[in-house]
Amino acid sequence: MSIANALTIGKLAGRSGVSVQTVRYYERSGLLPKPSRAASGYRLYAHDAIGRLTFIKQAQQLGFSLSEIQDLLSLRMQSGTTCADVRQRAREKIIAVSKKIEELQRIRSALTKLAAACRGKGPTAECPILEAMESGQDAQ
Amino acid sequence: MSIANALTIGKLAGRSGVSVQTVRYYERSGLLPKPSRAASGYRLYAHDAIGRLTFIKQAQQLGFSLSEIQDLLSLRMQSGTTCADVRQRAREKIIAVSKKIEELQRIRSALTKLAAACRGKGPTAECPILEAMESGQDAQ
DNA sequence: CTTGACTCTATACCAGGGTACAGGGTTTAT
DNA sequence: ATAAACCCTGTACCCTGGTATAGAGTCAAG
Repeated sequence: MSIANALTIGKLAGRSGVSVQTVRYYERSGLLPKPSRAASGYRLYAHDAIGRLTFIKQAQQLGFSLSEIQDLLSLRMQSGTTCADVRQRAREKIIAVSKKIEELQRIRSALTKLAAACRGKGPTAECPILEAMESGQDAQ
Repeated sequence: MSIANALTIGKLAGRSGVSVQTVRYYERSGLLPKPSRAASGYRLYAHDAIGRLTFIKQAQQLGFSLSEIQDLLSLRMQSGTTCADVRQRAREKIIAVSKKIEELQRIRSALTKLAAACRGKGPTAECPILEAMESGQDAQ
């Protein structure tokens, strides 16, 4: 109930690097829990909402859709879910995330090859990143 | 040339796992080079277009927009670009990709912690993945 | 030589993820 | 005590990344 250091939506938005409308949009979409309200009707956020917004933004840039992010955020015991359920879902996410990591590593490796090949006669006329990826199938 | 084993748009789409309309959409967007045409006007693709489409799909799932993908694919020497330019752009991409990898590794680590914490008393009522990611923050 | 599966262009539509008013109340600084 | 700077709800709009449909031509098998 410590409303003392609560954030208004504008401050939350400013500190998280998103717009006020986006915060409200996320609330509507169920990504952010409905915050408490001041007598005036103003939304009041606890400090940790910043972390949640930051996580959402990051996950988005990593190719997760908002509904996948919601799925990640809701990994917890709730009525009807057992601990084994949560563990199982977490494991599935781990596998999916690992796959992304591996694909990014292949892209990085291709870029590294490209940068290296550039000394000398320079990259080929065709598409060097695709060539680099085909020639060096890394661990997958 | 190798028009013998050229692919029609339908075969290309089928083997790449995208729809025919999507292939045409990518062409319109500049992601796929304009293919040669048969006398009938049918598009004829070389075999390597499959790799390009596959790359586009993968990169998308890793959070790259179509224009970023185009940027990646066009990393090559062209009229007016020097080898040093290409190297510089490649290095910037490597940094961006590395950042994504690190963020995914943090998420994976959080998921691993979550799965591990599940034995025993089970995950907390709040948001375990955020708690696992934030090593020290206030609680709501 | 026709029928079905394919292709073409062009246009319209759709969902996701926001962004921008409009019309109104609230808080705060002067 | 009033203006600037917030906040509220609601609705409309926008961009990206496609999908769907229409109307017409092409190819391959029987």
